[in-house]
Amino acid sequence: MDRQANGALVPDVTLDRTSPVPLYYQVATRLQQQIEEGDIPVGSRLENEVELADRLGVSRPTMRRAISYLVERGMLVRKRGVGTQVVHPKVRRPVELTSLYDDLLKSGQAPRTEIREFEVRPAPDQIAEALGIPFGAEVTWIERLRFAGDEPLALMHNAVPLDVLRLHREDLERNGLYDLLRGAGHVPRMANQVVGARTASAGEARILDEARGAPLLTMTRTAWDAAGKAVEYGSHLYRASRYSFELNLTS
Amino acid sequence: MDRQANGALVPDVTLDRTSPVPLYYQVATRLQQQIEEGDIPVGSRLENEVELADRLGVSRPTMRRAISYLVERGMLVRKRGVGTQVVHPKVRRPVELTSLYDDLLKSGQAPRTEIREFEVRPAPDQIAEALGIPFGAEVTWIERLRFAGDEPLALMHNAVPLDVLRLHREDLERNGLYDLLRGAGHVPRMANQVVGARTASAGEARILDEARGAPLLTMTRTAWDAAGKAVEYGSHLYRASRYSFELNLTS
DNA sequence: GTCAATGGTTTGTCCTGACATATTTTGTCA
DNA sequence: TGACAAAATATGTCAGGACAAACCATTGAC
Repeated sequence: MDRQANGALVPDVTLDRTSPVPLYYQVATRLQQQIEEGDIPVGSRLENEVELADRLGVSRPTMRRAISYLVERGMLVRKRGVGTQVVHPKVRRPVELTSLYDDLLKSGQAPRTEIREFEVRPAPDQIAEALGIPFGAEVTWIERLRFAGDEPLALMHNAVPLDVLRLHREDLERNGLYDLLRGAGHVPRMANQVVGARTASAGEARILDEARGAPLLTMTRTAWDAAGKAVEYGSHLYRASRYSFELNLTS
Repeated sequence: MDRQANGALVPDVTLDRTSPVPLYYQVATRLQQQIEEGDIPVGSRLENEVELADRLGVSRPTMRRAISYLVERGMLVRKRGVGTQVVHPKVRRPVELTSLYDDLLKSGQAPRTEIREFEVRPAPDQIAEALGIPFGAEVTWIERLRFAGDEPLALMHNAVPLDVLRLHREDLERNGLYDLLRGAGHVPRMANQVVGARTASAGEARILDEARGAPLLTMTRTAWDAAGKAVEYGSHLYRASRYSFELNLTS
């Protein structure tokens, strides 16, 4: 906008054509940086595609692909006949598939996990159905208690089919379940979650250090990998006083 | 796969080049139909892009765009050097931005809404901040009680900035809030939600026909339109015994 | 018999060029 | 001055070609 038309002020051409990183992605990353650093102010219109492509020395399809990438991520809005605008940076990330372990790591709290149960056994019918495996097929069944600092936060039950991953107790003590799944090549890509609430039973209350009847958040989830294979079933209980789900949605 | 190599069995070439509907979209829709009707079985590999493009009489970029569209929707998976596969139809839809009203309509229950409060007033500071409007700016403030059949289901509080939509009580009695927003051209596109749980106070319990101390699901949300303008703030209470959130996530 | 090289298949990236369409601005005429 | 028409500007769509990179299976050597 307020730049010279001759393009003299463009020293930051950091595109590397020998790099294995796709050009369109390099362009998109560069644009994203400029937006996040306020170089391109929120609400302002970008230069048009053709000029941008010219200035960066890429073709228009490549430029369009970079812009499309940011449009999909909710960072830019395009209007035909008008131009491309930077939207409010408040909502950026779409819903991500993460685990509680990841969430805690991100927020800087040290997660600790106590494994209370660990066995291979036939899956209960309800879980077998959720996983889409034959009734009676064997799964690794886990009960874990997760702490944030010294306080218990969640009581988690998981079932992992044996042909997906042969779990070991010591791995689970060091890593989150999702890390292990990813490491085994079964990257969770889709999941169906149901979030509800109920009150704690006496046993649950004791384990979670809550009063009996305290409100708990419940979450049951089935996760699939890219090929559509079910990789995990989970049924978790969270202390409502210490935890809530945050979701960023895009339509 | 089991089709003749000469391509004799392709009577359904229904592409219309004079139509204003983009070619790639026509191709994608056609593919989607064939997948949903089982014409192209789940798990099977598609023909390669070049052949498909040839057979349909479109260029490879157009074919790729059609396939990409379905990949983004989670219907297909591409692997370089391997091919394109139809994924399990169980998880298809990404997270959608809906309201409780829509949810109830879909599940076939008749929703009814009782408006308990309706006024224009300055936004409380916390809500003004969530909406990104100046402190003290006026909003339409609503308290509604939603029923499924005869039973109360949720107690909902909403705030809508005046410059987004001038609400009328009678509109709200007939339509969901999101329909009204969409009708006014402020299509909600992004939202940030926090889902938690707590126990009902005496007053809330009375309104929702629950016992005091019953578990409630809480949800607070801010929604923005495509331009990044905040269009709605909501703080809702659901009876945990009657309602839960279902989410489909994709990474 | 096992492991490494090789070649074919398929998707991924990038280019040039052209035309279509929506929107806003400008210009002209009544 | 007002309304309508034309032009300028921007994104949207589509074609055709070229090369790169990943994957798989087969072949070959040890």
